[in-house]
Formats: sequence, C-alpha cells, structure tokens
Amino acid sequence: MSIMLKFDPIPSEETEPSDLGPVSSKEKEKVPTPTLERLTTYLRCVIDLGASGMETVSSAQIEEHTGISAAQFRKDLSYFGEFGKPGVGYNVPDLESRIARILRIHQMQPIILIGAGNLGSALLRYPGLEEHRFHIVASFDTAPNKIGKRLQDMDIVDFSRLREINSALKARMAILAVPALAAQGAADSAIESGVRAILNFAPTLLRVPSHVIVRNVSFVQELAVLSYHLAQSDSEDYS
Amino acid sequence: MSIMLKFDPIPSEETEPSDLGPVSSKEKEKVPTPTLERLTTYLRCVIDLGASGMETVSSAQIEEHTGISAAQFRKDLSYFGEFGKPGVGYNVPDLESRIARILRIHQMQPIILIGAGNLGSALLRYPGLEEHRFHIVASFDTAPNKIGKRLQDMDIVDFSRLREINSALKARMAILAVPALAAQGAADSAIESGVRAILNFAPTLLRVPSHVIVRNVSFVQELAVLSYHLAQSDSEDYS
DNA sequence: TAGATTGTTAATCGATTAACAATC
DNA sequence: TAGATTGTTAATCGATTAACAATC
Repeated sequence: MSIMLKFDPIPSEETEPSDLGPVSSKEKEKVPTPTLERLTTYLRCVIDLGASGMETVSSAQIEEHTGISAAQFRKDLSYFGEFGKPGVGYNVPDLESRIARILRIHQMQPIILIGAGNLGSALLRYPGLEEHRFHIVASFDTAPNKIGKRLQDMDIVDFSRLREINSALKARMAILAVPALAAQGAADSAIESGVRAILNFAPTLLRVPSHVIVRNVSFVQELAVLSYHLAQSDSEDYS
Repeated sequence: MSIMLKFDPIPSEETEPSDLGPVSSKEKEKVPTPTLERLTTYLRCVIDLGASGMETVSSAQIEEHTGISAAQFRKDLSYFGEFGKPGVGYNVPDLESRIARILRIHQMQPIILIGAGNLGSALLRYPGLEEHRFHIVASFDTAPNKIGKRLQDMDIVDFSRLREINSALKARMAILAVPALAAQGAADSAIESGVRAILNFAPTLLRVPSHVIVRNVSFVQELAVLSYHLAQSDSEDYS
C-alpha cells in the first residue's frame, strides 16, 4: 500500500512549494536576462523624466525615449507585478523606486575593485556608479608602486590583504580589472573573501563555484561586432 | 505526366538567386548577433592556443577553454563555411586567420576617440585594442584644459576640428566616451565626418541614420544585473 | 579498418511581438 | 460614457541543443 511510502516513489517534477511562509505566493517565474538588462535603461529614463518634472508616463512614451518597444516594456515589467493604471500610465517616481528596488540599488551597494590600473582608476572616477548607488569601498593591486597611493579618496591596498579587509567590509560584489593572467587568482581570492558576484574585464574564462555569478565585459568584442557589420554594409554597396 | 513540368507549378518560397555575378554564390544567411559576439572569444582562445604551440584543436577543446559548448561552436562557424576536418579538428593558425578575417581585424582598423576623460584615456592605454588591431588614430575633447595635451603619443584635438581631421584620417569607427548630454552632438559630428559605427559609453539613446551602427556599453547595467541575481540567491537561502 | 570529429538537420527552448479584454 | 492604456495571452520569431550521417 502506498500509504507506507512517506516519500513519493516517482519524484515529481515540481518541488513542493514547502512552507515559504507568507513570502511570494506567486510562483517565481524566471526573469529573462535581456529583461534585466533593459531594466537599467528604463530606470535611467524615468530618473530623467522625473528630473524634468513629469509625473506620469505611458509605455508609448518609454518607447519614444529608450527605443525599446512599448510591448516589450510592459512585458518586462509584468515579471515583477503590476505597475501602471490602464488608461493612465505609470507614476514616474513610483516606477523609479520600484525598478531600483528590483535591482537592489535603492540602497548603497558596496563593491571592491581589484586592479587599480588605467581601467580600474577610470571606473573609480566614473560618476555613473555612485549615481546608481554602487559604491567602490576598497581598491587592491599587487604593484608595489601603486600600493599606498591614494586614488579618489581611498588608499590602494596590497592585494594580499584582500581577505582581511573584506572580512570587515563585507562587499559581495567585485570588479576585476586585472590582466588576463592574474584574473583567475584574483577571482579566487575575492570569492574566498565573501564575494559572490564578479564583473570581469579580463578576456578569460573564470572558473567559479556555482553560487558565484560572473558577467564579462569586453570592449574588443563590441568593436569586433561593429567591424563585422561595417564590412557587411560595404559589400552590400556593390549590389 | 509530371515529366512535362520543368518548374514546380507552385511558386517556391526561396527567391531566385538573380544575377549577383560571381560574388558569393551562397545565399547570405543572416548571422545572429550572439554568434558574432562569441567569435571574439574563439579568436582569443585560438590565439592563446597557437602561442602555446598547439597546431590542431577540436570543438570539444574549444568548449573546455571557453565555456561555450562544442555544438554551439560548430554551429557558429557553419555560418561562414567549413573550417575543420572530420576526425581531426581545426588547424589553429588557419582558424585564427579566418576568424580575424571575418571580423575584419586581420588588418589595422582606425578608430577615433571622442572624449578624453577618465574612461577615454583608459581605453587609449588599454593594450587589448592594439592586440586586436584596433588603432585609435585621434582623440577629441571640448575641454580647453585638455586640448593640446598629449595622451599616449597623440595630441588631444579640439572637438570642433573633428570633421576636418577625419576627412584625412577616414576612420569609420568611433568610440564615444563623453557625458550623456554631449553624446548626441558628438555622434552627429562623427557621422558627418564619415563615421559609420559607434561604440557608445554614454547612457543615452543615440538617434542615427539607418546606415550607421551603434553598440552601447553600460557598466551600470552589468552591475545591476549582478545585483539582481545576488538578491535572488539571498532569498533562496531561506528556502 | 576503427575511432574521432566535423557540418548540418531537426527538435527544443526561450524571447519578442501582436492583439485584445480588462479597466481606469 | 468614450478614449486611452494597461497586463496578459497566443502567435511568431529566432537561437540553442542534440543527434547523426558524412568523412577524415
């Protein structure tokens, strides 16, 4: 008799909701990455509209300002609930704060910077980060001629002290702006110090535990895609 | 009797090849953007393998080094012809030169830089660009305290001279590293001077003629996506 | 020849677009 | 109420994955 079986002999596909308590009754639908990427664009847009005094915005106006279609915008938001009023549109300040909250940039996010070379110091001085509440709280390098120097209003710290320092700072995001050969080692140390999300500028595959997220940025890749299309449109000129 | 029918009476979907002359008999299949983006990763990989003396590589080994699946690699290459030998693999130097040629980075690509601030000067000093034969041939800015200063081995030139200068240089790619409010104007001037591909670092929608290609880079976007996933994995910890 | 690995086709998966009932 | 605009469903489109015949 199956009544004896405390556990289902045929494992069900769906895991039982279990007792998550009152949290999120809505079954978590996975949000597509392109949707997440567009969220920053919407946020930027509503911040600007808000600054210009606009109180309400329609999806059609969002399309006009961002180049992303109204349908796409509505679909993207739908992953996170209801935001607007039919016939009216979206409240600008409300939309801003809700998107910021989804991305967890409604409050300051501490980030550590590894690699204080050209790119690293440019990022440190880039005002866009602070505007979006990303705050670089420490920067590390291995070069003796850099260690101890001040950059913005921070000392550049010896990379070997990363773990010690981040045990106090508890930053969970790191920007990796080091040469390719140093990237894996830098990532390993960062992860050991508690980092769980890495923005990697080195053209290298980082091997990380499954609980760590990596995103790669490559200028060369961007230029190469442009270069390809440029050549394509040249050859079309002959047709 | 079907023997009479020289042509299928039901018109076929495919358009007739028409007389494109001897150029590209293979009908141009549109290459997906993700494929183009991965091409740089493959190139980087085969350059490294070549430097380490490897002569032949299989798609399985590419997967091992890049994290991109062997099937994906083969599918990606298939848009551009046949590259390997069944049972053997791909010749490393050959693969390198063919990918470089597809991306048109087998020969030097002149680029102009607009905006010689933190980010702009970091890009100018970034060795990866030259390694991939992207060569910044001029840099422009509007700030009087920057104009005339030397950066790498180049003078920073007054932005108002962009058109004049690029009529000689004939660069068709531009990197835009200016504040958001200056971006559209900078793009307009660049396009007027002959630029047809723009790498835009400003968080702004650029409005450009249809023959001009734009790619946008946003650090904030990348960090925001990381931030979202970080928050997600936190909430999973409670389950 | 036997084993390995390609290039390609078909099946799957996922994202975008279009359309519209619900509702302000 | 009539007009506008949302949120969502269904249809379309496109990219990835899996499988395998071809071939070295």
